[in-house]
Amino acid sequence: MSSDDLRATRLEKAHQLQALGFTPYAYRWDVSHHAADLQTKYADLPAGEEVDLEVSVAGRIMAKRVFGKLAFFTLTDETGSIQLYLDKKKVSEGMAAVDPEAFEHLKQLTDVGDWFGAIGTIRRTEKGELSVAVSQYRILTKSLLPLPDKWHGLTDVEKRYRQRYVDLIVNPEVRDTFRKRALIVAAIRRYLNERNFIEIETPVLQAEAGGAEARPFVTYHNTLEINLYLRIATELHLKRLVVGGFERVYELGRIFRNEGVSTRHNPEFTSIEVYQAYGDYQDMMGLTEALITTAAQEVLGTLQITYQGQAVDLTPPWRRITMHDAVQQQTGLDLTQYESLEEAKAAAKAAGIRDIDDCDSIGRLLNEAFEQQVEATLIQPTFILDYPIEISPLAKPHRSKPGLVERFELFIVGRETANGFSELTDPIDQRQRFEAQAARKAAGDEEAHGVDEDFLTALEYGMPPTVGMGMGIDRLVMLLCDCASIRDAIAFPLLKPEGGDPGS
RNA sequence: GGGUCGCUAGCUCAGCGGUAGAGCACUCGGCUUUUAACCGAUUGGUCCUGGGUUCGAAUCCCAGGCGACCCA
Repeated sequence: MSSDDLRATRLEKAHQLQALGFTPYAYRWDVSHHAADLQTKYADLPAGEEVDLEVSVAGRIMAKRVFGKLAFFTLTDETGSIQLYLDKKKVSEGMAAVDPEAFEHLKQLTDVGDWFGAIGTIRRTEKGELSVAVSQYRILTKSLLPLPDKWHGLTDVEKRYRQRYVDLIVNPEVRDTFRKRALIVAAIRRYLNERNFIEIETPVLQAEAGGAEARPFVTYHNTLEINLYLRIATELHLKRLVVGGFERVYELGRIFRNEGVSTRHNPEFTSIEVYQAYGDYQDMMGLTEALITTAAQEVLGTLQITYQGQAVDLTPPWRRITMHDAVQQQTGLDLTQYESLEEAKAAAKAAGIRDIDDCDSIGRLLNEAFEQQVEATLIQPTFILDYPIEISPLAKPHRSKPGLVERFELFIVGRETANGFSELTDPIDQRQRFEAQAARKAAGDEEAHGVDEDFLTALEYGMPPTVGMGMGIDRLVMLLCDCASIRDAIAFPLLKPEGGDPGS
């Protein structure tokens, strides 16, 4: 039967319900118990026994097994499933006053996918399935569209993302991921709030994007007649708040970067940035460790996790190693010993580092070597410390290592998971770094941004010594929920519209 | 941006130059202990789109769309 016919059949059933005096779109239902509660409460009820307690349940019909005068439905609510035991005699007696043909209508007018409410008593069937022996029922919402195959479910990835609601209906583990995501976010907020961090929301619409190297989305404000950018980071505004006197601030929210889509990138994603006055990057590594282990412990109940088949041990303290040492250990290349860029490049080439012709400093060369040779090997949680100043325009110079900054990045399963540094508080130095960026922007680098004069003004009023950290929430959720793709950690990932671009 | 693969019934898939198929779902009939219920019967298609080759295209070729994975 075609899709249209299937829908028409169900629509006709909805009309029949109306003709019988029942709305196919009910207003309410009193629920006394959820499926999981009942499964737990009556786990020890022996097969064939009944409990003299009336319960009321509601959920979506996920399976129908109908016999002549007996039917079994599988009812699923947010917590789990329970079987409905529908005996013609019991249903007919229970509903004699409202619908003498209630059992026939149950067989004829319900479909898999309908929302359904049932009142009855608890009994475990002779085959051992905990059930509600139903005396009264109501179709709460008639479903017009058929659900995917009950055995194979919905496997077409494109359809799963485009119609996430169907994915959620038929793939329970997807619901579990988003439930865990909510708990992870809540655990992080709770941990910070308990330590006197406060969350302050900063603008999404900005006249100048900044705080990261990324292409922004552009939008237009009609009455102001100006272009605005969607934020690519929360950094510069949160630091203004530190200037203003908030010693511990953070924001957990959506960031937008106008870049490609991949298993690790979605153009809108969720980040958290945390700023703590009077601390340095050593302090923030501890907080980063604490945030992730707290989330893991609270949501998963363990620090021993498995990501795509790899065992990962989150037990702190995590390994800490400088970028120079990490590169040297992996490749034998010691970039601290070279005076000239040319010598360093030759050594890097000899060590197998590719595509370095564009590197205009030893610092960028070091970063290239790290990304090519080291990053993917960092499976267990590892803090990489002391980054080149060239790639860290907002970080404070290292107190003892020239050319480096006091910065760390956290890597787990070969992926950057968090990034933090002692914040640059010297307004003169910050201006020079912005101007270097602005020069790159002028030269055509679309990921570089102009000088943020107002931020510099804020710094000139004085920012206390401060450490900051940013972390990608989606990637953390991927790690903790074992998602292969970021799209599995985002309820509604960005997809191209079907059938090409309607705007062209 | 490049490469590889995929797109056929509501869902999961087969068919790979000769009348478009199966299982599940749906519809009808039977059935009071099933849980992928079962038995019988029926129904269901823009084979992603557009061109081309051919007597004949779901199948071969070209272009495009969307997606997945890998690489940059």
